[in-house]
This record gives sequence, C-alpha cells and structure tokens, in this order.
Amino acid sequence: MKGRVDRNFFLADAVTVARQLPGMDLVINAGEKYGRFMITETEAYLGSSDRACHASRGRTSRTEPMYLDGGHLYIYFVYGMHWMLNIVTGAAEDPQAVLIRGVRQYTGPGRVTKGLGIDGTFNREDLASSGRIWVEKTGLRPDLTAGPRVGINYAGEPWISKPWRFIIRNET
DNA sequence: TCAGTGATTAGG
DNA sequence: CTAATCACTGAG
Repeated sequence: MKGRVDRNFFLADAVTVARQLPGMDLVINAGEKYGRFMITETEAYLGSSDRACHASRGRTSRTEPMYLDGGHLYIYFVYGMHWMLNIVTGAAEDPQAVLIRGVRQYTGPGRVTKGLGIDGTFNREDLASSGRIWVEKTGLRPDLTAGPRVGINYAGEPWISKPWRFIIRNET
C-alpha cells in the first residue's frame, strides 16, 4: 500500500483522481525544500466540455501541458502573484486536470505552492518519474465532503454547480 | 468588502 | 499593439 503512485492511477478521469488524492501524500524533494504533505483538498477540471476548464477555450500555449498523459503537472501563474499546482489526468490529448487546493500545512492553492516552493519550473514535470516531486499512497480512507468549485462563476451553469471540489471532513 | 499584480488571451 | 480577464490572498 506504500510507495510512489504510478502512471496508471493518473490515467483515470479527473473526478475519480480528485476523489482519491485526499489522504495521499505529496512529497517534495527539491533542494532546500523537502517534505511530505498530506493532500486535503482538490478540484477536478474535466476537459474541453467543462467551461470552467482552461482547455475548454481551446488549445493554447498555456494549456498545452493538459494535453500530456496523466501524471504530468500543469502549473500556471494567476492574479499576478500565485502559482497554481495541477495534476494532469486521463489519456494524452484529453485535457483534464486536478487542482491541488490544500495540503495539511497550507490551505489555499496559492499558499500550497508558496509553502512547497513550487513554481513554473515544475510545469510539465512527470510525477511518475520525477526526482523532486511525486505522490505516495498512505492507506488512509478519509471522509470527504463534495461541493461546487471555487472562483469559476464565469463558467456558467451547469458547470458552476458541479460538485467537483473534494475536502477531507474536519480539515480546512 | 476590495486592491494588488503581471502573465495570458482575444482582438484590431 | 491594446485592453480585459483571472481555478487568489491579505488587509481593513
């Protein structure tokens, strides 16, 4: 039940992966930054039809990493100050990703990347083979709450209301 | 509640 | 080239 999560896990769809990541550990081994952080909150962005997903606006240079196969990272910079950490899911050419919104020590997607030292140099990194970032199973089966995603009102219905945000109960 | 901050994107 | 937008955060 332990060890690095393999590529196969990330080839499932984004909602399935987003539901299973909470309770697993995100491991960072990058120079001065080193640590193990339990994932507590995720959100799924499900491909070209999901109007909240960047890829629904078409294939651009920014969204290109989402077209890689599952297990790669999609990192982007937003609001002039925050890096967002996303794990690509599904097969190649099928753009989906899971946003890591929280780990046990850092709540909020911008604070996660700041706390873990994740920036644009991690874009396209492969969790299945990287020496500086990967995911490990813990055997935990946390109790989850599902709800609508944050900050995507521009997407309109039905996307605003999809319960694709997953949080471990009693963790914020 | 609201301003900061700059990459990204669509459009002329 | 310009201008709008933004998967956020921290201060008030």
